[in-house]
Amino acid sequence: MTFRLYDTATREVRDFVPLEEGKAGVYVCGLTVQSEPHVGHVRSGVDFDVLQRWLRHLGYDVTFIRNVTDIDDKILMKSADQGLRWYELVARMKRQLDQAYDALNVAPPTYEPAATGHVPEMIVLIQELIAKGHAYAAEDGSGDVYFDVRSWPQYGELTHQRIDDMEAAEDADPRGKRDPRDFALWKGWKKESEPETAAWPSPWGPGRPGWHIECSAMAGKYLGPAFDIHGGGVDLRFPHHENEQAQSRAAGRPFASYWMHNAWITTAGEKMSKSLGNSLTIPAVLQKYRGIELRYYLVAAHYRSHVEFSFEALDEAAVGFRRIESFLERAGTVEPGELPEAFVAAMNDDLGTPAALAVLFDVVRAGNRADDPTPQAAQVLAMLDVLGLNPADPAWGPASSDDQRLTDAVDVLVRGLLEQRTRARADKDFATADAIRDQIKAAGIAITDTPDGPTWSLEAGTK
RNA sequence: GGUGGGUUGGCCGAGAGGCGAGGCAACGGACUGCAAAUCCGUGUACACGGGUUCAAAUCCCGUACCCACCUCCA
Repeated sequence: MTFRLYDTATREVRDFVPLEEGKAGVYVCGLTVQSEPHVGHVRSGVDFDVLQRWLRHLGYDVTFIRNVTDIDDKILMKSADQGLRWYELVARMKRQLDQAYDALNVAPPTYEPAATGHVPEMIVLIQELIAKGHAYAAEDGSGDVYFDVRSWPQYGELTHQRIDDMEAAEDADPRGKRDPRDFALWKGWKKESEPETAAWPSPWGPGRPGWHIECSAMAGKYLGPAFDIHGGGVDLRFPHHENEQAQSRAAGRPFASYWMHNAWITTAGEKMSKSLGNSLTIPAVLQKYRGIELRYYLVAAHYRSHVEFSFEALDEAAVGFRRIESFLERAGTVEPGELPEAFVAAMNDDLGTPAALAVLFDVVRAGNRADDPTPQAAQVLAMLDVLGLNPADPAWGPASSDDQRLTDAVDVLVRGLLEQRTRARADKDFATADAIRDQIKAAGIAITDTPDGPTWSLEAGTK
């Protein structure tokens, strides 16, 4: 059984055949650190984290590179608006992004290169392109360097578009461009409006990188001229990925063998970056939901499916995940075991997480039915590990000492009440027993009577 | 104008020609003092109109609506 995945470039599910046996090189476009991360942003992080985990499970030696764009127009604009130095905004938002990834158990990439750290590599690549006749320095003295799309007949191959069918951006300043669709490899420093710290020396004068060149340069540096998988959000297909591929191939680098794109999360039918967004930033959502619940919600949809975000759906997901957790609690301490075949088949089929979860729930049911749930629990843990959803994973963070003391304190109080309730039940004073249970429930704690006596746990959904 | 994607039961969400994925909710039953949890059972879903086929949610043609991208975007 081989791993198959959907390749956006060929528009079909294909067997994954790595360039080098046993190894997988993956490059994913990370974020531009210019605002607080929201649910949509982390979907990409979670989806490609599942890819990374699955490749590792399959035994590949994975090199996973996820970049950070830390200089661009938007960063300069927003930092100016907020009265911050641009790199100050970048540092703040990067910290938030890291916290969001940690909260969702997104494993760190092998390396996380930043654009500003790779200007020399970009300059080399641009020089190669100029030498080969695929790029030119603008003749208007702006210091810009453009990629010449007309010089590259395959331009448009990734997204199956012809140059003549493309609309030239209305807002694109035609300045020194030969064709309006030519895109910037290097942007000359605009003395009047841009800080000096946002300019780097180059053969074409001080300036900063164009958006696309960083990914080509960094992918080349860490993964080589040819590598296996390139990923990112669907919106990046064009122009970003098209341009990355064009400039890399025009420079003689074969670039990615497979292209993977995750779909959107929308709210009220709109992409998140367009809508309100405030209530959907990761810190805001984590006020009400645990990271593991949000991750479960994201993993429950296929990565290529559009998700319409709602708190109602997130509530449901949290309740569903609770079913898995309560099964594990009942099963006690168990070591992860083998993955069921059906689960492996689902994951091998283009990371079919929904089908994989269906298998997981089937095993949970079997375990609930069994006298000894240990074998099922072992399988469930193995599946959860692959999906990054094992509640016992230390990555979810050990309870802080304050949390632990609080839990211990609640335990003492609830146990006291449960003893009273047990006594009342023994006396057949059910009115008192039920009143105690209601009181505990009102505090958001669920009571479960078991043959070994009552136990308590937090109710699902809200923290 | 060009290029993609979508519309599935009360809700979420898979599937891609033939046994009704799975979850949530609901209802009935078992268990329980009653609940909860758990288990068993209950559904004649695939936007609309045509067509192909022994058989269509799935393929073809057409229609409607929605979304994304076309140089800021996960």
